[in-house]
Amino acid sequence: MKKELPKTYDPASFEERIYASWCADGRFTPKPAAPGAPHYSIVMPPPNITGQLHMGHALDNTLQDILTRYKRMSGFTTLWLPGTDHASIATEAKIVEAMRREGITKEQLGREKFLERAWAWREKYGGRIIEQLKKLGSSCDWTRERFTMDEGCSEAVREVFVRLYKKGLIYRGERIINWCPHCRTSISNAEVSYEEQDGHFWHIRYPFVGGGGYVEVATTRPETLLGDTAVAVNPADERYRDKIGQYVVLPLVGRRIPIVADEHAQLDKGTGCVKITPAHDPNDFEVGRRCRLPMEIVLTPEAKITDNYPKYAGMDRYEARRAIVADLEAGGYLAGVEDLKHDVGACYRCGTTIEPMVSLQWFVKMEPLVRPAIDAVRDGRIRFVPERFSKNYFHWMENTQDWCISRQLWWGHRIPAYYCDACGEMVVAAEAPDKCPKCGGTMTQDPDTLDTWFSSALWPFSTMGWPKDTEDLRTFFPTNTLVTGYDIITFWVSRMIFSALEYTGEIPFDTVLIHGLVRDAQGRKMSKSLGNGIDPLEIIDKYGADALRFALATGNSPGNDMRFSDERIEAARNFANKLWNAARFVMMNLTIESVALPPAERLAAEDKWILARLNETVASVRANLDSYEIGVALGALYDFVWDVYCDWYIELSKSSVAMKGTERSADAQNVLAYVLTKILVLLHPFMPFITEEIYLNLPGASESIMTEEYPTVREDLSFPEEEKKIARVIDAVTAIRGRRSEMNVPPSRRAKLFIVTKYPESFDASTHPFFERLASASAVSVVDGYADDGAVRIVTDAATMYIPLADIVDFDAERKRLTAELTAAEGEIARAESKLANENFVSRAPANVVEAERTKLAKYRAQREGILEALAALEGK
RNA sequence: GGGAGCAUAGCUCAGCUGGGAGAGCAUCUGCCUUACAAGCAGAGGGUCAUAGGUUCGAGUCCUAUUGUUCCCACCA
Repeated sequence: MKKELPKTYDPASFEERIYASWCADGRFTPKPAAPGAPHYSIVMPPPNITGQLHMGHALDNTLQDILTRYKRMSGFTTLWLPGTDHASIATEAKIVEAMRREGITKEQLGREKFLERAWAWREKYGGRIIEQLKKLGSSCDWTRERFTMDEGCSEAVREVFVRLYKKGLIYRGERIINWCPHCRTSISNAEVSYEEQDGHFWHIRYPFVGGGGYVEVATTRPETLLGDTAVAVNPADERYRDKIGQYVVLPLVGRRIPIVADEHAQLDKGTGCVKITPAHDPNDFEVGRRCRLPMEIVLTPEAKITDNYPKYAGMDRYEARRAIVADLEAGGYLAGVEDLKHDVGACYRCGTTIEPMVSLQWFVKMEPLVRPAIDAVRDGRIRFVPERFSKNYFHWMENTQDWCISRQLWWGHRIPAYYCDACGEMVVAAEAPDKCPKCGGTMTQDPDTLDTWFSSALWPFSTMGWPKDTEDLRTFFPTNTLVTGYDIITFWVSRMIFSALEYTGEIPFDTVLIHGLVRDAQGRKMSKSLGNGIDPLEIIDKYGADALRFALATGNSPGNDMRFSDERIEAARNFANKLWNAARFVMMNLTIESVALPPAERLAAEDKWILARLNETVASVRANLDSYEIGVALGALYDFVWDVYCDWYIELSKSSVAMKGTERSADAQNVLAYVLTKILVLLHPFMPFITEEIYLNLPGASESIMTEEYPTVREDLSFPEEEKKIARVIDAVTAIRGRRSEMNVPPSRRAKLFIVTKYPESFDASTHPFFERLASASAVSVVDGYADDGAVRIVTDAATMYIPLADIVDFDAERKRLTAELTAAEGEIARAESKLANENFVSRAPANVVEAERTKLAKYRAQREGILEALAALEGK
């Protein structure tokens, strides 16, 4: 039955095979839930179909897989639902770019043909990222994989649009929107990112009609002057009170425009006069409405000057800016130019500076949706981890404006609004009407599509079949945990929350686990332009998926960014290797056919010790996973595996294991294998492949580690006495090693060991092999006292030990060392004494803290006695 | 302009409800001790950014300051 693992850990040799077997056995598909059985669900933030797996996905999905596997092994009916996002603007931009290289434009191709290309693109690349996620070990239920533009999700989108429209929460209107001249579409406020740019502040004179001076205004965008339809002053501004209602002449254009009074103009800013361009500035738009000003559109969708201004027509906005500034200067209108740093909005997809423009678009009215969504977080039904991100959320929700949802793009969900070609009647309906209900004319669908995030907002329930009442919705919705980065809270998390509350009446998830960014080794954001991105697939090829997952999960706390470096991934790989070799050791010594824990009375002290330590680890791992401290949970496992199991238990067990054929040997083997199995199961959510591979080679394994139950604390395996005993032994061994190392005694030089102790039962004969094997002792005796002058004396809390190494003892060095130890001990005694002398401490600190301090004092006093004796023994040497 | 995070060993970071500072890497020393040199055993190294405060007790809580990163905001 004895199986052996290959000598070296080689993840490439088994990861793919194991993943295929999990899929073949349907292990990621939840079994139908037993009535009343607990369930757990996560929907995957859908990666874009244009995407390639990057470190952000790797982190996001590693965390989700850890939670999913943990819950699945803890007896929950568990669903992790995967899918992809059509990513309207990003995908369309890529296709347009590919076409540009072929010399074709969208318009030349036409909508139908373009969409054919887009679907072909999705066929070609949509599956790529899914395959990459599988390499990570993601235990998603692929039978439920969804796409934001598949039939079901599209139906949900139409349903929501029609419902909101009927409720008056979706409206169509002319507003100032952010226009991206490169993508040629409107974008929402959330899709604009502001960056500081060097610019200028131009001061321009607008002369009064009929002469008699001028008013001076200032602008960072002089080209918008063409669209000015007024100059505003504050109604309370004494300087201009008599000018209100008068007219000025718009330079270069010659148009007469009025001076109007509006609060928007501030008394203490500049001259107090503001040029008003209602068609190209959000504030001016509002002023225009209040003062009933006409709107003059100056720019085309390409951000070129319109034909209304022949002198500048066709010029790009920046070209026009230069020309206009030059003309203003030539005409004597320019009063001055200042340099200025200011924030300029840019399209978050392509980086092009956006242009505010008035436009007829569709909007979601946010105000009624926001309140319940804020309440859900405020009253704790939805919790952010870490909690501080709820502040971001509140702030954004409380200040959000209506959401512009129409896009002048072709790839996406087409807006379900239809206009009569004859009478212009509009119908909003999930199904296309065949004729106009008013005049019977033919209807044409709105050419625009919806913001990608409109469909993403429905993802937690559209993927489960909503608006139909499905089994999945009943079982798995609301979902439990949403795992995502902080960069996407406003785009996505907030919209899912108000959407779910509005359409389903439920929260979409109860916990939002926020993680940070994965940065490069220097702490820079990974980006294409910097070329500093680390490809997770290359890491998997070189180190294995388990090592990548470990590197991403360990030492990472919620909401914080992390750096990814060679050292980090190597440390992870080394840990996998350590586990691999520990398993090799256990297996090559195994003579038992199956693993069963011996009855407690047959267990040796070290067995009980490791079982008790295992219990502590189980408790810590579970508690930390339950509170989403994934990095801490994994840290506890790392320490247990490396420092406790490998460094101590395996070493302690060797003398027992070596007694081949005895009951003691078999018992020790059983404990070794039992604890190893628990380690594998505990580690499985973090490192699924290596744990499965080792597990399957253990005697008595089931067909997959995924069928094992996640360990729970076993109250029957608590052994405080043995824990203390082995802790004393470990303490003693460590002290001996330290002293020998300090004295440069090689391990090959063995020496007798004499132990004087108050705890003889802790140093009984069963522990003597430990000293022989681990502390280079040739023989061990527990004695009442020891008087050999030439021995090295080693003091621990529980014992004073003597090693006769007379020939190599340097008495001066020994005296020095003892004196230093004495000083340290006396310092500790003084510290503890003064603390205990403080009445406030004794009376106000908790009793156990005071008691602990007393114990320490006693310990250090005993230590001082030992040191003084040793020094006395050195007298005259 | 508003808000948030971070500042702990040479480097990268843990340190969860306040009770004598930890890990990995790096450095130094000694080991091929038959699971592992991707390893083993040791060692050095920290005024926990600064200044106040609360407390018997502060890396941990409060206030201010400095540095740094990020988010939000329509400021002509």
